[in-house]
Amino acid sequence: MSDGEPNRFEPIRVAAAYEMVAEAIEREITSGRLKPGDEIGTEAELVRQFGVNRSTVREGIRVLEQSGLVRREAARKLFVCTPHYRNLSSRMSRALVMSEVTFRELYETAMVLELGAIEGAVAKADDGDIAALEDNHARAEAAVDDPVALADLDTKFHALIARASHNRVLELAREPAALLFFPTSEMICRKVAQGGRRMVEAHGQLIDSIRERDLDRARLWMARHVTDWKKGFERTGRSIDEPVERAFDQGMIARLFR
Amino acid sequence: MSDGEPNRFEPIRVAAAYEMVAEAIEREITSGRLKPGDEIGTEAELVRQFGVNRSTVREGIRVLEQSGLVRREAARKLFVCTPHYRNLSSRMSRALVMSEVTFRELYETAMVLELGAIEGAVAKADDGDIAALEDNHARAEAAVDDPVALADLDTKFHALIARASHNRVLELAREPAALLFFPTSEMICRKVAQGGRRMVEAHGQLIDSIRERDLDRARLWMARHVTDWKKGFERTGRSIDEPVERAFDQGMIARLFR
DNA sequence: TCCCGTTACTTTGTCCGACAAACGGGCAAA
DNA sequence: TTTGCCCGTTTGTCGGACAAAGTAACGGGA
Repeated sequence: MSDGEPNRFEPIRVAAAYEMVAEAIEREITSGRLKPGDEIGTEAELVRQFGVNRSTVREGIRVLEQSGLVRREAARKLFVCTPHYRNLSSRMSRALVMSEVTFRELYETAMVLELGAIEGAVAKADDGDIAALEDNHARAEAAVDDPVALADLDTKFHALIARASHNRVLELAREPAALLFFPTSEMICRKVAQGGRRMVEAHGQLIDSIRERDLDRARLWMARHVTDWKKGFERTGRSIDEPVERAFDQGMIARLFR
Repeated sequence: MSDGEPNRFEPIRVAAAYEMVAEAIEREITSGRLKPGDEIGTEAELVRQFGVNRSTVREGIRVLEQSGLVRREAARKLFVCTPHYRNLSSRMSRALVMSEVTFRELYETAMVLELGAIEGAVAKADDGDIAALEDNHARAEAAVDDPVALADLDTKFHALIARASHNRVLELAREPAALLFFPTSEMICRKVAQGGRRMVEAHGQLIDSIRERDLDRARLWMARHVTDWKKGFERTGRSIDEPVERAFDQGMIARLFR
């Protein structure tokens, strides 16, 4: 069954009409001729311009809507919008789960990205960022014995750190992993005594480090914080080399979807 | 117009039928009841099961197809598949461009991620990974005066480094930024004499470091390599704080789409 | 003149029925 | 074994239709 001969020809790919509709509109957007906020016509308008059936236009629109380039506000006109990460991130997370990545992969990546984020935060955090972090920290101190609330606050804490780096690329890069990584804190806080206390302590140290622009201290505490996660995880009896399985994700992803 | 009173009710969200179709199938997949490779019925079959019109089913399918959960092979039956990153990554890149992120953001993030990747590669690269890197390096040496080919090889080199880390989460995290970052090497090689030579030299040093499992040397050269990009970029006369604009991306993204 | 409710029009979401093109598979001829 | 043909299935596209929900215009009352 092995084909000894190399393929001489590419498979011919005929584009469906609805794909061409989507691509045509997409080109207008990525080229800048249509800018976020601009209106695209109504479906009837597009039917007229493209000369295809409304069903065809609608399928094309679904594609664009799905990639976040186009939105429909309250059953009204279509307009261009800048796709925001969060939709894309959760899809990325799902792709990771389905690829059966392991907790170790998550852990290693989180270490790299969270260190990067804290570094940026130390360099660039402004008063507003610090205030938001302090607010989060205060709530976490109040919820130190509530694993569910604490895991949620931890997730948000790290998102705030990333936000404080004022680097949207970094913010985006860490999100798919973060979506899977931090929610597991709940499980850890539940099983490990003092887990919550250590977490809150680390958060406090990190905020102080940012306030004092002390990069070394910040890196130290972030590394410690992420390592704590790993130790805690191992103490729950699960192997760090097992895949993040669907069952786990099912609840998580569902919760993440609002 | 400020609403002093807190919202008593959530806005009621009526889900369209095609959305419910998509969500129903999606739930089956994320819950694991439908696994990659499994077949979903034909459109007619779904029409029967959901009791909606075929147009509605088709719109729902477009949504799933777009998120990469479902594929249609050569005008035949629908089946579940694990969404692979590359489609998602390019959409992420587009989101970044449209958010008008700056080259500085790209640079800082690339520094973090590429250092993470080389660290993983030093720890985990196997003979196959090293062979692939050497092959890439050999070609780069041959193309040292061809900016287009060199930029392409540089992009691939870093993807191979990430691959060698055997960490799919990290591989995914770096891709959206990498898609925008490395192609600019072309511009740099074109403008900066010796730019290509330094790049190829760095690649060689990195491969050696991996082979000898010398983490410090690897980090040193990667940092130098990425810093070189920044210096080269500044020497082209553009500001690193200007946004990655559409015009630039237009050609790039187009080239990335196959 | 300004406010507000009613009315008429527009647009979307869904449905129905239809047809050409492409595919898969079976079968016969070369 | 290869080639050509037939036939049922499935997708892509089409035209037309209608209810619901939005928008805009209109007209009456203060």
